Amino acid sequence: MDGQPAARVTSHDVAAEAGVSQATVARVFSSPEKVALATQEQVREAAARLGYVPNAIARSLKSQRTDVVGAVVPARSEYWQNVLTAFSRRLAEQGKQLLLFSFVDADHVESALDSVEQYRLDGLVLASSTIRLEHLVRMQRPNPRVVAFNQPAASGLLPLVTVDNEAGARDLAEHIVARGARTAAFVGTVATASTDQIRYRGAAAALADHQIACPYLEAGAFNYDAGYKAAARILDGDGHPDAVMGGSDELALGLIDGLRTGGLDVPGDVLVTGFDGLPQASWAGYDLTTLVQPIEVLVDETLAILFDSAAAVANIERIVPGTLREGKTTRRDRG
Amino acid sequence: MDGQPAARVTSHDVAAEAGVSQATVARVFSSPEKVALATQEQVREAAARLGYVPNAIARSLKSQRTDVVGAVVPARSEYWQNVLTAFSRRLAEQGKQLLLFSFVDADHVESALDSVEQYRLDGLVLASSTIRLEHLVRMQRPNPRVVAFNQPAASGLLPLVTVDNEAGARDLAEHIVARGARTAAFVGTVATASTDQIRYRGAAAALADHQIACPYLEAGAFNYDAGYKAAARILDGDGHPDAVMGGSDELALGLIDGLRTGGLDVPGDVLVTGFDGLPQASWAGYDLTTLVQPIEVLVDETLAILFDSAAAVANIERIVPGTLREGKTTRRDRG
DNA sequence: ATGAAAGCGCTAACAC
DNA sequence: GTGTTAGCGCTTTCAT
Repeated sequence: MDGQPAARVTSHDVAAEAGVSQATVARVFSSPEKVALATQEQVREAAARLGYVPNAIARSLKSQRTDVVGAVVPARSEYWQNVLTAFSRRLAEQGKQLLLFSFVDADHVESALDSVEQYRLDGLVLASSTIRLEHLVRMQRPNPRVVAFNQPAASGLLPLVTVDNEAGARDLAEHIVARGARTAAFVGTVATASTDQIRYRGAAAALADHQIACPYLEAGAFNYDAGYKAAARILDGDGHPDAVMGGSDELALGLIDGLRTGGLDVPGDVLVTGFDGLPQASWAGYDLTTLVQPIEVLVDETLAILFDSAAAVANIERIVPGTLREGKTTRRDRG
Repeated sequence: MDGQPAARVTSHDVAAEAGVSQATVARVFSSPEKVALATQEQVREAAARLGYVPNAIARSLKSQRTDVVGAVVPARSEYWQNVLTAFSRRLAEQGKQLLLFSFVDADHVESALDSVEQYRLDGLVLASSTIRLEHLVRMQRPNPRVVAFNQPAASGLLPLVTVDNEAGARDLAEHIVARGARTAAFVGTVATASTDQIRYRGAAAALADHQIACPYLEAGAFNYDAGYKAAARILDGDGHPDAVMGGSDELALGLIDGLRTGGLDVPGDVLVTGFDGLPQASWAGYDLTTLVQPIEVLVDETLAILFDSAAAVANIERIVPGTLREGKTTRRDRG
C-alpha cells in the first residue's frame, strides 16, 4: 500500500543489482550447486543489500508444492494440542509448516474442509474422532494425501494412523482387575466418537472375561468439566463401582476431582484410569494410571505416509501400541 | 504425479466446459456480482461437474494477499496453546487461516522467522517472552504487520498487545496481604522473560508498600515440573513464606503439588497464587487464585491492529487489564 | 456483461 | 555456468 520499497524486492531487482539474469538469482536460492561460487557471492550480496527474500507463493505456484501441511483438529482439547505441537516440530525440522484449521463443533468442520482444498497443501492430517463419515469420504483422494489421525472410523476410507485403542483399554481393564476391582464403570466422552466406542469395547470385553459388567456412561463432552459432572452421576447411584475408567485423561481428571469432591477417596474408595498420557495426568495431584500414546511415533508414521512415495496410497493402517503407565489412582494397598 | 484428472482442474477447464471465457469463471468465484446470474449458474454447474476449486496460491500471487496469519509461539506451553486456539477460531470466522511456527528453544526462533518471511503472510503474531530483542528488531516492519503478543519487551519496537502484567501482579500481591500473608516469595519462570520481570516488579512493589520483602526465585522454565522442583527449594530453607506467588499458572500448579508433597498444606500453611487464568487453574484439585487474562479481548485487539488500516502503524500499545479470580489457594480461615 | 491480454514472481527446460 | 523463454492459475484493466 504505502510503497515500502524493501517489501517488494523480486529476483529481477536482485538480478539487475548483481548484473546477472533473473534465472541465476533464482538458482542461487533454489539450486545453488548449479551456480559458480563467485556468482553466488555477488548475487547473495546484492540480495542482502536489497533485503530480498524469495517468494514462497510464486515458488509454490510453479513447483506445485507448498511445503505446508494442514491439520484439522478440534479447538479445545489438551490431547490435540499436544499432537499439534508434535506435528509442528517435526514438520519444522523438514522445512515445512503447519496450517491450522481448528474447529469448535462438527458443523464447523465443513467450512474448514472447504478452505483446505484451496490451499493446495502438501498433505492433510484429519483429526478428531467426531468428524462425520461423510466428511471423511469427501476427503478421500490421493492428492493431496490425507491421513486420519487417531480416528478409527476412517478405517477403510482413509489411510489411518492410530494408537491401539482396543488393546490399550483391555490392558487398563486387566490392570484394575489385578488391582482388585470387582465392579466397574466406563465413562465415555461422546458415544458417537469412534475412539470412545473402541475403547469401551476393549474394556468391556476384558472385564467380561472376569465376569465383571461394565456399564457405559456418556459424559457428553471431552473435557474436564464433563468428567467432573459425570462423577456426580456416579455418586448419585446407590453404592459406587470399585473402579471407574475414563474415556480420556482430561475426562478422568475431572472424574477424580468430582469423586473426591463427593467425598470418595481415589484410589482408596474408587480406582480411576484414563487414556492418552497427557502431561497433566502425571501431575502429582493426580498421578493418573493411563494408557500413554506414543505421540512422536504416531506423528512420524503419519508424516511417513504423507511424504514417502513408497507408502502405497491404498488402505494403509498403522495401529501402534500404547504403554500402560501406572499411577497412584490405581495403587491401592489391600489386605 | 499420477495424473489425477480431478486434482488439477483450472478455471480454463471450467471455461471450456461452460462455454465462457476463463476470466468469467474467475469472476464467478471472486466477484460474482459482475456476472449475469444465468452465466453464473452455467459456470457453477460446470465447476461442480469438474470438481473445480479455485487455487489460493495463484490468487495470492496476483492479489498479494494470502489470507494467512502466522504465529510464532513456544511449543510446550499451556498458555500459548490457549492463545493459539483463540486466534485460530477468530481468524476462521474471517475466512483466514493460521500458519503455526512453534519453536522449542530460542535458537529455533531464528529459523522460524526465516520461513515466515517467505510466506508473504498477511500478518504475524510474535509471541513468547523469551524471543530475544535482536529478533524483534529484525521483524520491525510495517508490511506484513507484526504484532507482539504479551511480550512487554517489544514495547517501543513493535505494536504490542498485552495484559497488564504489572497491575495484575500488584492485585495478586494486595490480595495475599489481605489474606494475612506477612512474608512472601515470588517464583519466576525464567528471569530473562520480560513478563516475569514486570510481574515480579508489580508484586514486589505492592508488597513493599506493606513492608514485606519478596525474594525472587527462578524456576528456570515455564512448566509444571519447574514449579514442582522449585517447591523443594522453598521447603529446604528454614521456615517458609506465608505466601508463594507463581510467575504463571502452570508453574504455580507445580508449586502447589510440590509444596503438598513436601508436607505443607495449601492454603493452610502457604498461600499460592498464579498468573494467566488457565482452565487447569480452575480445576477442583487446585482452584488456584490467579490473574485471568482476557484472551479473547487480547486476540481481538491484536487482529484489529493487524487488519484495521485505521490503526496507525506506529507505537501502538494496548495494555488490557486482567481479572483477579480468587480460588481456594488463598482462602484461609484465620482466627 | 463478457472476452482478450498482461502480468504476479518464481521454476525448469532448453539453448549457448 | 548462465541466459532465454515459457508457463504455473489466477486477477484485473481495457476493450467491446
